[in-house]
Amino acid sequence: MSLCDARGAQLTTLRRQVLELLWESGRPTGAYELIEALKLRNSRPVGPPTVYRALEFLMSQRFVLKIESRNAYVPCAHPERRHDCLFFICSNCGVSAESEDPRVEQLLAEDAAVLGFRVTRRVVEVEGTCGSCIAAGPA
Amino acid sequence: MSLCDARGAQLTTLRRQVLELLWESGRPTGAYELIEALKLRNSRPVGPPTVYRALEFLMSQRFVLKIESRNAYVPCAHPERRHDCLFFICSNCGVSAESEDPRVEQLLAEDAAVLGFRVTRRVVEVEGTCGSCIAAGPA
DNA sequence: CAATGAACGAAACGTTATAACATTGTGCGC
DNA sequence: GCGCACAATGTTATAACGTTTCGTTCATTG
Repeated sequence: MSLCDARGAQLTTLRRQVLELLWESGRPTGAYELIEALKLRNSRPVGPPTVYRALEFLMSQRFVLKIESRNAYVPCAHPERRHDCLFFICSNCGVSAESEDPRVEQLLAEDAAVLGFRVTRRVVEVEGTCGSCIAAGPA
Repeated sequence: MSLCDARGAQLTTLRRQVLELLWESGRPTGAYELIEALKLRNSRPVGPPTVYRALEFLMSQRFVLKIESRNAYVPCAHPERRHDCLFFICSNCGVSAESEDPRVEQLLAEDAAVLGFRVTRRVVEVEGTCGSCIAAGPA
Protein backbone atom coordinates (compact mmCIF):
# COMPACT_ATOMS: atom_id res chain seq x y z
CA MET A 1 0.00 0.00 0.00
CA SER A 2 2.52 2.52 1.12
CA LEU A 3 4.86 0.79 -1.32
CA CYS A 4 3.15 3.06 -3.75
CA ASP A 5 4.80 5.66 -1.56
CA ALA A 6 3.90 9.25 -1.12
CA ARG A 7 5.56 11.34 -3.76
CA GLY A 8 6.33 14.44 -1.80
CA ALA A 9 3.31 14.09 0.42
CA GLN A 10 2.10 12.04 3.33
CA LEU A 11 -0.12 9.00 3.30
CA THR A 12 -1.57 9.69 6.71
CA THR A 13 -3.67 7.32 8.81
CA LEU A 14 -6.90 8.87 7.66
CA ARG A 15 -5.95 8.81 4.00
CA ARG A 16 -4.77 5.23 4.25
CA GLN A 17 -8.00 4.25 5.96
CA VAL A 18 -10.06 5.78 3.18
CA LEU A 19 -8.00 3.96 0.59
CA GLU A 20 -8.31 0.65 2.47
CA LEU A 21 -12.06 1.06 2.78
CA LEU A 22 -12.31 1.59 -0.96
CA TRP A 23 -10.30 -1.58 -1.60
CA GLU A 24 -12.39 -3.54 0.87
CA SER A 25 -15.65 -2.28 -0.58
CA GLY A 26 -15.05 -3.87 -3.96
CA ARG A 27 -17.32 -1.47 -5.76
CA PRO A 28 -17.73 2.26 -6.35
CA THR A 29 -18.33 3.83 -2.98
CA GLY A 30 -19.87 7.18 -2.13
CA ALA A 31 -18.23 9.73 0.12
CA TYR A 32 -21.00 9.43 2.69
CA GLU A 33 -20.67 5.67 2.78
CA LEU A 34 -17.03 6.22 3.61
CA ILE A 35 -18.02 8.59 6.39
CA GLU A 36 -20.25 5.89 7.86
CA ALA A 37 -17.54 3.27 7.57
CA LEU A 38 -15.00 5.54 9.20
CA LYS A 39 -17.39 6.22 12.04
CA LEU A 40 -17.62 2.50 12.76
CA ARG A 41 -13.90 2.00 12.50
CA ASN A 42 -12.76 5.01 14.48
CA SER A 43 -15.27 5.78 17.23
CA ARG A 44 -14.62 9.46 16.52
CA PRO A 45 -16.76 10.50 13.55
CA VAL A 46 -15.34 12.50 10.67
CA GLY A 47 -17.11 15.22 8.75
CA PRO A 48 -17.68 15.47 5.03
CA PRO A 49 -14.85 17.94 4.39
CA THR A 50 -12.37 15.55 5.98
CA VAL A 51 -13.35 12.68 3.71
CA TYR A 52 -13.54 14.87 0.64
CA ARG A 53 -10.07 16.20 1.38
CA ALA A 54 -8.73 12.68 1.73
CA LEU A 55 -10.36 11.70 -1.55
CA GLU A 56 -8.98 14.77 -3.26
CA PHE A 57 -5.50 13.89 -2.06
CA LEU A 58 -5.84 10.27 -3.13
CA MET A 59 -7.11 11.34 -6.54
CA SER A 60 -4.25 13.81 -6.94
CA GLN A 61 -1.86 10.94 -6.29
CA ARG A 62 -3.81 8.71 -8.66
CA PHE A 63 -4.61 6.20 -5.94
CA VAL A 64 -8.29 6.82 -6.41
CA LEU A 65 -10.56 7.70 -9.29
CA LYS A 66 -14.04 9.11 -9.37
CA ILE A 67 -16.89 7.51 -11.29
CA GLU A 68 -18.72 10.59 -12.44
CA SER A 69 -21.89 8.85 -13.47
CA ARG A 70 -22.25 7.47 -9.94
CA ASN A 71 -20.75 10.13 -7.72
CA ALA A 72 -18.63 7.36 -6.28
CA TYR A 73 -14.99 6.56 -5.86
CA VAL A 74 -12.83 3.55 -6.64
CA PRO A 75 -9.22 2.68 -5.94
CA CYS A 76 -7.07 2.81 -9.02
CA ALA A 77 -5.69 -0.54 -10.08
CA HIS A 78 -2.48 0.96 -11.41
CA PRO A 79 -1.54 3.99 -9.35
CA GLU A 80 2.09 3.77 -10.40
CA ARG A 81 1.42 4.41 -14.06
CA ARG A 82 -0.14 7.56 -15.39
CA HIS A 83 -2.96 6.39 -17.60
CA ASP A 84 -6.52 7.04 -18.49
CA CYS A 85 -9.04 4.63 -17.18
CA LEU A 86 -12.05 3.16 -18.77
CA PHE A 87 -14.82 1.86 -16.56
CA PHE A 88 -17.39 -0.80 -17.14
CA ILE A 89 -20.07 -0.38 -14.51
CA CYS A 90 -22.78 -2.96 -13.90
CA SER A 91 -26.19 -1.41 -13.30
CA ASN A 92 -27.28 -4.64 -11.68
CA CYS A 93 -24.63 -5.46 -9.08
CA GLY A 94 -22.90 -2.10 -8.96
CA VAL A 95 -19.44 -3.51 -9.55
CA SER A 96 -17.10 -1.59 -11.78
CA ALA A 97 -14.26 -2.97 -13.82
CA GLU A 98 -11.32 -0.76 -14.55
CA SER A 99 -9.81 -1.20 -17.94
CA GLU A 100 -7.82 0.83 -20.39
CA ASP A 101 -7.49 1.04 -24.11
CA PRO A 102 -4.74 3.15 -25.66
CA ARG A 103 -6.60 3.04 -28.96
CA VAL A 104 -9.53 4.91 -27.41
CA GLU A 105 -7.16 7.46 -25.94
CA GLN A 106 -5.56 7.84 -29.35
CA LEU A 107 -8.88 8.39 -31.09
CA LEU A 108 -10.02 10.91 -28.52
CA ALA A 109 -6.69 12.70 -28.90
CA GLU A 110 -7.26 12.86 -32.67
CA ASP A 111 -10.78 14.16 -32.26
CA ALA A 112 -9.57 16.76 -29.80
CA ALA A 113 -6.81 17.84 -32.16
CA VAL A 114 -9.33 18.43 -34.92
CA LEU A 115 -11.17 20.81 -32.60
CA GLY A 116 -7.99 22.49 -31.41
CA PHE A 117 -8.86 21.25 -27.96
CA ARG A 118 -6.22 20.66 -25.30
CA VAL A 119 -7.16 17.63 -23.21
CA THR A 120 -6.61 17.51 -19.48
CA ARG A 121 -8.87 14.69 -18.43
CA ARG A 122 -10.90 11.90 -19.95
CA VAL A 123 -14.05 10.39 -18.51
CA VAL A 124 -15.05 7.15 -20.19
CA GLU A 125 -17.70 5.18 -18.38
CA VAL A 126 -19.64 2.35 -19.95
CA GLU A 127 -22.78 1.30 -18.20
CA GLY A 128 -24.52 -2.01 -18.67
CA THR A 129 -24.69 -5.53 -17.31
CA CYS A 130 -21.59 -7.45 -16.37
CA GLY A 131 -20.86 -11.04 -17.40
CA SER A 132 -21.61 -12.43 -13.95
CA CYS A 133 -25.01 -10.83 -13.78
CA ILE A 134 -25.88 -11.96 -17.30
CA ALA A 135 -24.86 -15.51 -16.38
CA ALA A 136 -26.74 -15.35 -13.08
CA GLY A 137 -29.94 -15.07 -15.02
CA PRO A 138 -32.19 -12.59 -16.74
CA ALA A 139 -33.15 -10.28 -13.92
CA MET B 1 -38.32 22.52 -32.57
CA SER B 2 -41.52 20.58 -32.55
CA LEU B 3 -40.52 19.45 -36.01
CA CYS B 4 -38.61 16.89 -34.05
CA ASP B 5 -42.12 15.88 -33.05
CA ALA B 6 -43.22 13.98 -30.03
CA ARG B 7 -43.07 10.29 -30.68
CA GLY B 8 -46.06 9.11 -28.74
CA ALA B 9 -45.75 11.83 -26.13
CA GLN B 10 -46.36 15.51 -25.72
CA LEU B 11 -43.92 18.34 -26.01
CA THR B 12 -45.77 20.54 -23.55
CA THR B 13 -45.15 24.21 -22.90
CA LEU B 14 -43.00 23.52 -19.90
CA ARG B 15 -40.92 20.91 -21.66
CA ARG B 16 -40.45 23.15 -24.66
CA GLN B 17 -39.41 26.00 -22.43
CA VAL B 18 -36.78 23.88 -20.77
CA LEU B 19 -35.45 22.79 -24.13
CA GLU B 20 -35.41 26.37 -25.39
CA LEU B 21 -33.57 27.57 -22.31
CA LEU B 22 -30.94 24.91 -22.86
CA TRP B 23 -30.50 26.02 -26.47
CA GLU B 24 -30.31 29.67 -25.44
CA SER B 25 -27.83 28.98 -22.69
CA GLY B 26 -25.17 27.73 -25.06
CA ARG B 27 -23.41 25.69 -22.43
CA PRO B 28 -24.11 22.86 -20.00
CA THR B 29 -26.77 24.12 -17.62
CA GLY B 30 -27.69 22.85 -14.19
CA ALA B 31 -31.22 21.95 -13.17
CA TYR B 32 -31.32 24.73 -10.61
CA GLU B 33 -30.18 27.29 -13.15
CA LEU B 34 -33.14 26.20 -15.24
CA ILE B 35 -35.42 26.64 -12.25
CA GLU B 36 -34.16 30.21 -11.88
CA ALA B 37 -34.58 30.93 -15.57
CA LEU B 38 -38.11 29.54 -15.57
CA LYS B 39 -38.97 31.68 -12.58
CA LEU B 40 -37.97 34.80 -14.51
CA ARG B 41 -39.80 33.74 -17.62
CA ASN B 42 -43.02 32.51 -16.06
CA SER B 43 -43.81 34.57 -12.99
CA ARG B 44 -45.04 31.38 -11.38
CA PRO B 45 -42.02 29.52 -9.99
CA VAL B 46 -41.50 25.81 -10.62
CA GLY B 47 -40.09 23.31 -8.17
CA PRO B 48 -37.21 20.92 -8.64
CA PRO B 49 -39.37 17.87 -9.40
CA THR B 50 -41.04 19.72 -12.23
CA VAL B 51 -37.76 20.55 -13.93
CA TYR B 52 -36.29 17.12 -13.31
CA ARG B 53 -39.38 15.52 -14.83
CA ALA B 54 -39.08 17.71 -17.88
CA LEU B 55 -35.38 16.86 -18.20
CA GLU B 56 -36.13 13.18 -17.80
CA PHE B 57 -38.69 13.39 -20.58
CA LEU B 58 -36.38 15.31 -22.86
CA MET B 59 -33.60 12.83 -22.23
CA SER B 60 -35.89 9.90 -22.90
CA GLN B 61 -36.71 11.50 -26.25
CA ARG B 62 -33.00 12.17 -26.86
CA PHE B 63 -33.58 15.92 -27.07
CA VAL B 64 -31.30 16.45 -24.12
CA LEU B 65 -28.20 14.79 -22.72
CA LYS B 66 -26.62 14.95 -19.32
CA ILE B 67 -22.99 15.83 -18.78
CA GLU B 68 -22.18 13.60 -15.85
CA SER B 69 -18.93 15.25 -14.90
CA ARG B 70 -20.79 18.55 -14.50
CA ASN B 71 -24.24 17.57 -13.31
CA ALA B 72 -25.49 19.67 -16.16
CA TYR B 73 -27.64 19.28 -19.21
CA VAL B 74 -27.25 20.12 -22.89
CA PRO B 75 -29.58 19.96 -25.87
CA CYS B 76 -28.68 17.17 -28.24
CA ALA B 77 -27.51 18.34 -31.63
CA HIS B 78 -28.99 15.34 -33.41
CA PRO B 79 -32.14 14.23 -31.65
CA GLU B 80 -33.42 12.46 -34.71
CA ARG B 81 -30.63 9.92 -34.87
CA ARG B 82 -29.89 7.45 -32.11
CA HIS B 83 -26.21 7.82 -31.40
CA ASP B 84 -23.67 8.02 -28.66
CA CYS B 85 -22.27 11.40 -27.97
CA LEU B 86 -18.85 12.49 -27.14
CA PHE B 87 -18.34 15.75 -25.29
CA PHE B 88 -15.46 18.16 -25.24
CA ILE B 89 -15.92 20.43 -22.27
CA CYS B 90 -13.84 23.54 -21.70
CA SER B 91 -12.81 24.02 -18.08
CA ASN B 92 -12.19 27.66 -18.80
CA CYS B 93 -15.33 28.95 -20.51
CA GLY B 94 -17.64 26.07 -19.67
CA VAL B 95 -18.74 25.50 -23.23
CA SER B 96 -19.20 21.94 -24.40
CA ALA B 97 -18.91 20.65 -27.94
CA GLU B 98 -20.90 17.63 -28.91
CA SER B 99 -19.20 15.26 -31.25
CA GLU B 100 -19.32 11.61 -32.13
CA ASP B 101 -16.89 9.02 -33.31
CA PRO B 102 -18.13 5.62 -34.42
CA ARG B 103 -14.60 4.29 -34.08
CA VAL B 104 -14.67 4.98 -30.35
CA GLU B 105 -18.04 3.29 -30.07
CA GLN B 106 -16.63 0.33 -31.95
CA LEU B 107 -13.60 0.01 -29.69
CA LEU B 108 -15.70 0.27 -26.56
CA ALA B 109 -17.99 -2.40 -27.96
CA GLU B 110 -14.99 -4.66 -28.52
CA ASP B 111 -13.65 -4.06 -25.04
CA ALA B 112 -17.07 -4.77 -23.60
CA ALA B 113 -17.35 -7.97 -25.61
CA VAL B 114 -14.05 -9.21 -24.18
CA LEU B 115 -15.48 -8.76 -20.70
CA GLY B 116 -18.79 -10.35 -21.62
CA PHE B 117 -20.38 -7.03 -20.77
CA ARG B 118 -23.67 -5.89 -22.27
CA VAL B 119 -23.59 -2.15 -22.89
CA THR B 120 -26.60 0.05 -22.27
CA ARG B 121 -25.05 3.48 -22.11
CA ARG B 122 -21.78 5.22 -22.82
CA VAL B 123 -20.42 8.30 -21.09
CA VAL B 124 -17.47 9.87 -22.87
CA GLU B 125 -16.52 13.30 -21.66
CA VAL B 126 -13.23 14.96 -22.45
CA GLU B 127 -12.26 17.88 -20.29
CA GLY B 128 -9.71 20.50 -21.23
CA THR B 129 -9.32 23.86 -22.89
CA CYS B 130 -11.16 24.73 -26.06
CA GLY B 131 -9.55 26.33 -29.10
CA SER B 132 -11.10 29.74 -28.43
CA CYS B 133 -9.77 29.88 -24.89
CA ILE B 134 -6.31 28.76 -26.00
CA ALA B 135 -6.32 31.46 -28.66
CA ALA B 136 -7.62 34.08 -26.23
CA GLY B 137 -4.43 33.75 -24.31
CA PRO B 138 -2.80 31.76 -21.54
CA ALA B 139 -5.12 32.39 -18.63
C1' DC C 1 -70.74 14.42 -17.70
C1' DA C 2 -68.01 10.98 -15.28
C1' DA C 3 -63.81 8.29 -15.59
C1' DT C 4 -59.21 7.90 -16.83
C1' DG C 5 -54.47 8.87 -17.14
C1' DA C 6 -50.72 12.09 -18.13
C1' DA C 7 -48.65 16.28 -16.65
C1' DC C 8 -47.82 19.54 -13.20
C1' DG C 9 -47.65 21.88 -8.30
C1' DA C 10 -45.95 21.93 -3.66
C1' DA C 11 -43.72 20.56 0.63
C1' DA C 12 -40.51 18.09 2.59
C1' DC C 13 -36.62 15.46 2.54
C1' DG C 14 -32.30 12.96 1.03
C1' DT C 15 -27.76 13.05 -1.04
C1' DT C 16 -23.49 15.06 -2.60
C1' DA C 17 -20.09 18.67 -2.08
C1' DT C 18 -17.83 23.00 -0.46
C1' DA C 19 -16.84 27.41 2.22
C1' DA C 20 -14.99 29.45 6.11
C1' DC C 21 -12.63 29.35 10.04
C1' DA C 22 -10.56 27.04 14.22
C1' DT C 23 -7.46 23.57 15.99
C1' DT C 24 -3.96 20.11 16.14
C1' DG C 25 0.20 18.10 14.91
C1' DT C 26 4.84 17.75 13.07
C1' DG C 27 9.34 19.03 11.61
C1' DC C 28 12.90 22.32 12.10
C1' DG C 29 16.03 26.11 13.35
C1' DC C 30 17.50 28.02 17.29
C1' DG D 1 12.70 22.75 25.05
C1' DC D 2 10.78 27.00 22.49
C1' DG D 3 8.69 29.09 18.91
C1' DC D 4 7.87 29.18 14.15
C1' DA D 5 5.79 27.61 9.80
C1' DC D 6 3.13 24.71 7.42
C1' DA D 7 0.42 20.56 6.51
C1' DA D 8 -3.47 18.09 8.06
C1' DT D 9 -7.64 17.67 10.39
C1' DG D 10 -11.90 19.24 13.05
C1' DT D 11 -16.33 21.96 13.20
C1' DT D 12 -20.15 24.37 11.67
C1' DA D 13 -22.82 25.82 8.34
C1' DT D 14 -24.43 26.01 3.82
C1' DA D 15 -24.54 25.31 -1.16
C1' DA D 16 -25.70 22.32 -4.97
C1' DC D 17 -28.02 18.44 -6.79
C1' DG D 18 -31.84 15.16 -6.76
C1' DT D 19 -36.08 12.37 -5.03
C1' DT D 20 -40.35 11.01 -2.48
C1' DT D 21 -44.93 11.75 -1.66
C1' DC D 22 -49.13 13.25 -2.33
C1' DG D 23 -52.47 16.37 -4.23
C1' DT D 24 -54.33 18.98 -8.29
C1' DT D 25 -55.17 20.22 -13.00
C1' DC D 26 -56.34 19.20 -17.50
C1' DA D 27 -57.22 17.04 -21.74
C1' DT D 28 -59.19 13.12 -23.54
C1' DT D 29 -62.79 9.70 -24.51
C1' DG D 30 -66.64 6.62 -23.62
